[in-house]
Amino acid sequence: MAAASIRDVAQHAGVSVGTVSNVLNRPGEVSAESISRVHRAIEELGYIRNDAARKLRAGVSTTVGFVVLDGQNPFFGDVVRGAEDEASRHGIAVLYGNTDEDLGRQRMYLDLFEEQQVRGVLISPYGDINPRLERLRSRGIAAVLVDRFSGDGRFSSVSVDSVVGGRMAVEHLIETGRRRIAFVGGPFDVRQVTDRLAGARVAVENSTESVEIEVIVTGALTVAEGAAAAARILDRPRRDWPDALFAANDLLALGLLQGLIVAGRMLVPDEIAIIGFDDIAFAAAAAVPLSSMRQPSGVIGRTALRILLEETADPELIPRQTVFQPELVVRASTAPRR
Amino acid sequence: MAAASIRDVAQHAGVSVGTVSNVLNRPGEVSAESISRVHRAIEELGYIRNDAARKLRAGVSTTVGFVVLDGQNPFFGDVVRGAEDEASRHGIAVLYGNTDEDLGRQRMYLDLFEEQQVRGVLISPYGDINPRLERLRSRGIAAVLVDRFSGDGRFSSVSVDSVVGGRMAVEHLIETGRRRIAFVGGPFDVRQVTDRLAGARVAVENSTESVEIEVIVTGALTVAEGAAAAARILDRPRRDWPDALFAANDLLALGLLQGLIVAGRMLVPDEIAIIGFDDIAFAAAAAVPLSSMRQPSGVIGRTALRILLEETADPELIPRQTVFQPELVVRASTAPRR
DNA sequence: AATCGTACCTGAATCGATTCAGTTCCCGTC
DNA sequence: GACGGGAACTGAATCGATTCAGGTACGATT
Repeated sequence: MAAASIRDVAQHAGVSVGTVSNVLNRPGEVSAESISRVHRAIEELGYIRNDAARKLRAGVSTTVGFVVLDGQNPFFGDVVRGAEDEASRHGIAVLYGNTDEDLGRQRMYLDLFEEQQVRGVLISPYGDINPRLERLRSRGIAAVLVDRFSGDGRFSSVSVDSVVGGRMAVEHLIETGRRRIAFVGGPFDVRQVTDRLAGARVAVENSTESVEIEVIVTGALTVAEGAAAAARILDRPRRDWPDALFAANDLLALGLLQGLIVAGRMLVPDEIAIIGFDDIAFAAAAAVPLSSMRQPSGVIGRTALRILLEETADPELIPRQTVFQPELVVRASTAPRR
Repeated sequence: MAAASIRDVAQHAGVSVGTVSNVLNRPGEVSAESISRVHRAIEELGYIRNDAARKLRAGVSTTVGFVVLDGQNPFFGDVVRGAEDEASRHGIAVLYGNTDEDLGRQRMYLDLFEEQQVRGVLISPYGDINPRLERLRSRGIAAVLVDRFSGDGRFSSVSVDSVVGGRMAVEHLIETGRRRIAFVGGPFDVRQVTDRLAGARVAVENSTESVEIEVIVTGALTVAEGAAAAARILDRPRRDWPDALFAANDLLALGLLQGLIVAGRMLVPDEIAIIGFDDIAFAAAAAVPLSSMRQPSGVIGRTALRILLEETADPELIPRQTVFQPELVVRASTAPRR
């Protein structure tokens, strides 16, 4: 049984194909009689519109692409869910692509999405992506940057102020009595990492206390790298330990936490405080509930998708930068020393 | 600048459109000369194939849909990543849809995917989905069930043996000296929940010890529901507490763990042991590292996608059921009482 | 009664890649 | 040199939904 086409529906309903199309796309211009006949025919034949033909002729698309930096990270999972949730409201599907910070994969997905003529692209970018996005734009495909501020304002973006977040995190550590702070994060070509570090430095410089800050570099923002970094810290003579760690994200922070259980003894928070970034769902359920900088992940996804749809509706819109403020969530991992 | 079409490429390269198409799709039938001319033209014009036209005429699609039961759960995140990873190898994109155990959304996504004429559908189904999948099949869209055994063998499936997993989990609890076991899970229209409970019961019945098992029902498989269930347990008089909990998944288990910290005192594992299911990445990093039944999540996704592609290549293939065995991962949360 | 306007409908042209029947050209064979 | 066969190429027909110029019917207006 071949799938029913619009011609079959027209015949079945006793109208022309043009009328069927009008029922589907501008019901205002069709008589009530025709509408109901067509709907009945659609029902009876189990007709489903062929999106390829529709896209080909009308150029409209019911798909948006989302290129994600790190699918392993629940933070991005939450962002995707937010976007997908909003998309489903508009009958739009989300094409999902994970780059794992790999330029080749990023390029591949953008090609794929261009081939698909998606309505638009959400992207948490890696490296310099502007030329590629400009090209997409010249083909009528809008793009919104997610979790990354668009420095030159050429594209809309939805992000969280990582510099402020970094500052707030370290201010909190200082307020709770910490003086030897280590920032744990890397690689430094991820913008969020450098921003959070910059914020941390601001907090240290602004402080009236005498506070030291060092940087412990990791190869990735993962639990495993966090645990490895913890091992490196414990290798030092005790007097060289920092008394607080600010991790560039919660995955690192959880890894650090895991690594700071020494011979059954939990060093957190009495010896060493830890604060993470993102406030993923598992931060609260950690060995020692983890203080973190909360990002409104679902809202970020929804907002990005909404802006994308607005821009595709009106390509003349001026790009706008939406910046959310992170929120400090204090839990046990940064309790003051007893 | 309108996007270049195959006609522009043909003109630019001085060949016919048919030849360009052949270069792209069956380069074996074209002379080396033509191939290089066409490739140069493609390069110079920045030509990208119009997938809509391609799909319309040839019926081939470079997209598969993945309908996920619970996007919040990192387990599914890992499965999606596995599938996406395999898909990217074949130049295929994954359309992602989250149902949150909602029949309406499930239907919406299947409609959307049918409209898109995806190459095939991966689905972790909710409720009775067979009729809908049969219809997709009659339209040439294959489907593979993920994380759910296809009882009647009408579709291929990739799953983990939840009954065996449930049995192994509870056998482990019994072996480590537990006798009053509670299964925590729900709702019961999720197949995995009933299977895991069934396995648990088998373990109890087979045991030579005198073991009791009770069922604590939750409304969802989430951290919050786990914490709530823990609160209900602690409300009972102490002598009525179970001495071990088998949670239907790790999210519940993490919630239970969180809830079983009473006035700073950790009841796990000395008073109450906990074992979860899925072995998500955060199980190991929990307050008390969580024992769990590991599912090979990435492999499940990859395998499902590979089977889907094989089936779309040869629709006559007989559906096959791939069942992985879960693996017991013992951590601190089920250590024997001291 | 003629004219106009409005509401509704029709059906052919169109989008761009693929496909396939048909053409051209060249080489080998008898 | 006539013929067959294969390699390479051409270009029109095709997929199905949308669009739009044109057509019909009917009531209102003069």
